[in-house]
Amino acid sequence: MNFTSILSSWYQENKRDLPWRNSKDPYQIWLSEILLQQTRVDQGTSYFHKFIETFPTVQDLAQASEEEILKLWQGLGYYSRARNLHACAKIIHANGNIFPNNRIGLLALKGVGPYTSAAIASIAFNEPVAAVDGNVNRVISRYFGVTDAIDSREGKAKIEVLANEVLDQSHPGDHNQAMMDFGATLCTPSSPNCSSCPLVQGCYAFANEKTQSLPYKAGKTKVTPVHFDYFVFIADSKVAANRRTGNAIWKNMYAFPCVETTNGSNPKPVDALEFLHSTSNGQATLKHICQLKHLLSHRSITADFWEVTVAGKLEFRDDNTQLYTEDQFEKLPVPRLIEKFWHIYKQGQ
DNA sequence: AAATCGGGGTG
DNA sequence: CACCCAGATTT
Repeated sequence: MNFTSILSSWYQENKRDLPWRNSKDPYQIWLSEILLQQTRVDQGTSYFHKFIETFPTVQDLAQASEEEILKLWQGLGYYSRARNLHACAKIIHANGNIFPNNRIGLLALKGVGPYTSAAIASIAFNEPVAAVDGNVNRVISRYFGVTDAIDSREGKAKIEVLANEVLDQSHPGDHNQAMMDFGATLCTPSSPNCSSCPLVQGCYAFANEKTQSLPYKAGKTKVTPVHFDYFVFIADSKVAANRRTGNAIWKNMYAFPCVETTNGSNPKPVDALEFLHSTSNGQATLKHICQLKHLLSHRSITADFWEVTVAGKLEFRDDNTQLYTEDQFEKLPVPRLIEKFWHIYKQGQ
């Protein structure tokens, strides 16, 4: 029994029952792969159900608005995936709702990179190519003893070669999914279940007591502290919000007018008036509502929320900013931080 | 090669 | 607290 056949046997007994495995529809496979990028299966599964129910076909997705898609994606993070998903759906729809049926064609799609193209090609179209995700990095580096950093050019190249060497050429889709299930449930990051591992005899990391140090990763993401002061303009039971433009975080999601600094701006009423036309000036009053901390992988956000009341009509300098009723506001796609604030704010009313 | 882009689970 | 998760894209 070699690596490939042992893994295959293990998979037959231990495969996870996942909803996208009930279909060979390239649309469902593609959707599941985009949803699950850098996302645990447990976290992404409910979103898969929501998307399939709301958008049963790629045409339904193509004909939706980006805002509707972002709203459904709300809370999952990495929102460029949702924007790329929509852009991609429109292209596929224009192409007669036909997906590229090979890795190279898939690789040209927005949001589809080395891993995702290999995954879709193998699962939906039976193309014999290894899909290398975080699980595969771990399984391969431990079993074969790849000590190069998995985030280095050399390390990636070695893993890819080995992953393709053990690939089940006749069942590439099942093999790739077996590798991922194996990494996710048995060969886990910490405390792998080596005592019941069917591949333990040939495993370099087990023999050399290196399961804790493999895979090796060189780079560490540094976390930058930032401070957001949000101005919550309230008038006639309406609240002002704007769509975040530019290429910064939460692009095309909605939030309140905001001042982003490194240490906090200790805002004064005049700072809130900066968001308004001079014609709508008057007295502004600020009331501190709450402070929330929000952790991202590369940012540590401290956010202060200030309720702003202004004498006179609210006319915003940026025509991207407008007043919404509470019902309207709650239909907008917003980042988790804003969602959390809104929940607290509503309870305080 | 390094930085950016989210959010949540885990030890 | 650090590290990871069915990574991709930009700088």
